[in-house]
Amino acid sequence: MKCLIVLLGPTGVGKTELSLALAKRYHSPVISSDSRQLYAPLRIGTAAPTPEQLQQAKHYFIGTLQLTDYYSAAQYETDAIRLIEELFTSHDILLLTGGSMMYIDAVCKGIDDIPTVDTETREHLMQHYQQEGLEALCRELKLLDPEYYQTVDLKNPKRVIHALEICYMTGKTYTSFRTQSAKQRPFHILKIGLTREREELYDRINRRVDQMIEEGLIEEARQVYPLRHLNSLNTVGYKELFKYFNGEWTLPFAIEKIKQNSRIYSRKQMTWFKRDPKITWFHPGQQQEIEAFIEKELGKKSN
RNA sequence: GGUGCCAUAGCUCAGUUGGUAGAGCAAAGGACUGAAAAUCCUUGUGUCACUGGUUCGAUUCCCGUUGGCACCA
Repeated sequence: MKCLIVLLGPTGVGKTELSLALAKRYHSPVISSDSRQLYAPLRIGTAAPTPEQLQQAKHYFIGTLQLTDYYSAAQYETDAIRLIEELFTSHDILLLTGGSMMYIDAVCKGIDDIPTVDTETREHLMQHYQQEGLEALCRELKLLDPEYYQTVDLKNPKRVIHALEICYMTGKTYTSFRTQSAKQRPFHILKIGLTREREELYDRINRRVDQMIEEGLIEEARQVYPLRHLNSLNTVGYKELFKYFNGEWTLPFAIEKIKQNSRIYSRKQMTWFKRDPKITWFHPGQQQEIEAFIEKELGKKSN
């Protein structure tokens, strides 16, 4: 039976290093599940694997996109599942690693089949939102999809806008596309979570940001500054430096903000992961325990 | 040394005509289905610097102490 090992955890916990060890042990490539390491120009600020690390194992979904490319969790689901099924023809065990919660869920549980919004509809709704405000959109949603109106976070513009986009484009309710059920995958999934004491994690995050600065993050950010309006650059480590470049913030303040936003992000990741009972948690130092656990589980599954 | 001002949440500060107090930021918790490192929601008890006095009652008024700032010597 085929098995996908999913190595997940908050930013800075130590996934990359352990993923290389596990990839070697199980003769698997590393399939990345990181929504920002996908972008080739964001190497330093996203703590993407170094060229040396990339040589130690075959990696997928690292640096494969340009900043202008449109991408989404649903697209990742399609790409990742296609790749995984292909790799399973020659492997029994595959390793997926990353911290983008939604991308991991896209592979493990799937995303409902909803049409991709075209640029015209998106621009139309954005204009609508800017001119008339969120409340007007909410009233409209109440008419077009009363069921979703009951459950959606009415204060979150992205959610309300997206539901309306689907209503406009398809003439059907957004609710009608939501099955709210997980897809069954034709392989086993073994979720391993990495975690650390919060103080230890925060300390690693802070030090890693200082290291990124030493490695040239400022120059990396400066090169992409002209494209700052792109969603791919609405990213911790870059958006703060952009405020330094345009004179809003001093450099030391921007660096503090990168640290702070990274810490907040790590907490958000933990909030998401905590509610998944299928994750078995380890400290990154427990490599032997992790391998023992994997082998025990693999044994169970082959019987 | 003298005079004046200040001392309230982790930080910056409001405020209480005397009835034990609240904003911003920080911090913490949560939501999450094609932008997800995104987007959004919730959460404020703190010897009101310390000692004594007046008062039914003091963080608030008064005396003193300590610390800070300013001005005068």
